[in-house]
Amino acid sequence: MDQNVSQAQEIFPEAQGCVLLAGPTASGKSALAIAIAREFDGVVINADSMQIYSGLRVITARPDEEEEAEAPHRLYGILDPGDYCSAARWRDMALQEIEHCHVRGKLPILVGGTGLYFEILTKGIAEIPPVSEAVRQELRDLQRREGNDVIHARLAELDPEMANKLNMGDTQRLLRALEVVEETGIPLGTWQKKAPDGPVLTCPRLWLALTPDREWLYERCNRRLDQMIRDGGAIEEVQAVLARDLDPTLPAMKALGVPEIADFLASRLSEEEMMETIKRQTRRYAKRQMTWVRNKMSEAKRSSAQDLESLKGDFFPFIRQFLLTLGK
RNA sequence: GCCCAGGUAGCUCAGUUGGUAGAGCAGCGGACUGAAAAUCCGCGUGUCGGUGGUUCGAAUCCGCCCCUGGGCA
Repeated sequence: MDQNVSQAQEIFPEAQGCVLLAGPTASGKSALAIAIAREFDGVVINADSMQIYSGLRVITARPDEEEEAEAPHRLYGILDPGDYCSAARWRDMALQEIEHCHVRGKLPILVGGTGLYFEILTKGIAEIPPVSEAVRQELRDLQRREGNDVIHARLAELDPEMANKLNMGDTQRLLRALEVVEETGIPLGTWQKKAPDGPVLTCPRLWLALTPDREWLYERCNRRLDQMIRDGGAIEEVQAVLARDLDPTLPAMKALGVPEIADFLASRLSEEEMMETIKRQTRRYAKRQMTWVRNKMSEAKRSSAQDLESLKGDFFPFIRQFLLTLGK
């Protein structure tokens, strides 16, 4: 891969850049990304942890066929819901797509709402040996049977520092910390203190972030869900995936709306309860995303514009300028 | 018009025999190092409908007024 990068730089001696577009769900990222791709000869690359899975197009608000036809799209719906992605796995795929773009002289536009993905792509992460599926599964089963106390107690023996640092309720991080010490014999904290040594984005980048007014955004989220359920076919789509009886702890099974629709189909929730719950979860998710943008993407150019034309007006000049500095 | 029952946080409501108020939900802030749409942490001052009174002290007792339900005419 590194070889390809240097090869690309030889063919195109001028610097190659990329656009990173972040923002909360339902803020209009996808439409803006397409507009950028059309104007600047770009390729839209998915940076969303859920839109990467196939079979859940509606509920994950993935661009539809019509939108995908307007510009090249990559990494959308490419993994089976029975599979699972990870930040590093996504990074590897994204870097490859970026490289492809550069070789062909296209502008890569990474768009999505998963802050961690952007973080690892741009800042890197310490390489940690992969944890075997057996260990992962065993610990996940243990957690389900015995709860966090047991996981925490076990972690306290092998990695007291991490055990002390993590909250008792933080299932996901407790499991991660434990699986790493068990697999490698080295505490997670030790790995993390190493300088990032994995592949990382090296080209010049332009950060763009959507920071819409919250009330407006919440209203949009609500309406979008109504639409997904009423005439988007979201229920049927989720039902089809549920029929495969996949492990409910898989990432795709935890996409916003999936657990709630499952509960509705099993008559554990009324339709109204389902709708209200999904809407609330979506609002909270959007809020977390805004926190991430606010506190971790300080270098991003921002816009709180509420329509595509205004967003273009706000961002296109920056993109032009950016491309100019790259010598294009 | 009369009789009840209510008017306390954005919403639903608690508030013991008077000591200037507290839960759930919503919401807000934050964290985030390989399943992140995940996972977790933190945050409750509001003219107690208004006004006058009793009292050292009123969300709490009394008077009047306003509003909302329900009932009777």
